[in-house]
Amino acid sequence: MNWTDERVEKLKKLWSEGLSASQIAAQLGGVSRNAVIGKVHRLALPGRAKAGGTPTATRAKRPAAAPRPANFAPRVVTRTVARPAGATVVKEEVAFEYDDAPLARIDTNVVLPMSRRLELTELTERTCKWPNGDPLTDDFHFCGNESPDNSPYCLYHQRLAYQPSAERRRMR
DNA sequence: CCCTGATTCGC
DNA sequence: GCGAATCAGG
Repeated sequence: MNWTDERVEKLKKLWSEGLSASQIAAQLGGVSRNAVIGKVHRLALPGRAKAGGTPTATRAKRPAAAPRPANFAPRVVTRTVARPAGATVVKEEVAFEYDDAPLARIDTNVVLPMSRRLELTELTERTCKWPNGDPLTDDFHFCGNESPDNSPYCLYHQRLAYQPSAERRRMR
């Protein structure tokens, strides 16, 4: 593959948007991440602050304890959020703490896993290949979350993919 | 082991 | 100029 003006422009754009070299390589196609890095240097584009992995992953700071309404139901709600940091999805626990024990938990909190929204070319041996969206539109992507061993799907999508029907379950 | 960018150097 | 190999690191 050869660095056409078009491809160079795309490289500049994606690099400035903070995508990692491997991600850019996947989107350009036909080049390795090394090629991308090499080109970035040759173009004298600004490197990433510091070296190595996620540039000083800035931890989201927990918001100061919110003032509690006097009659607010005491409970703890924890959710795991995922955000892209380079090609890695950083999962962090964000806890919203209110007073005491969750005596009566309200199970309204169904968690759908956020996907890494990978392109086809970005899938690897251990990324979930569950497709999301309409393949005919550009919002189409693959889940991309970690899949165990050689499974094509992450734990969540395994259940969807392999969920036996009620009928089948009755069989023997 | 997964990943990141940086550098070197033969091509 | 290019990028694989290598290095250094999270």
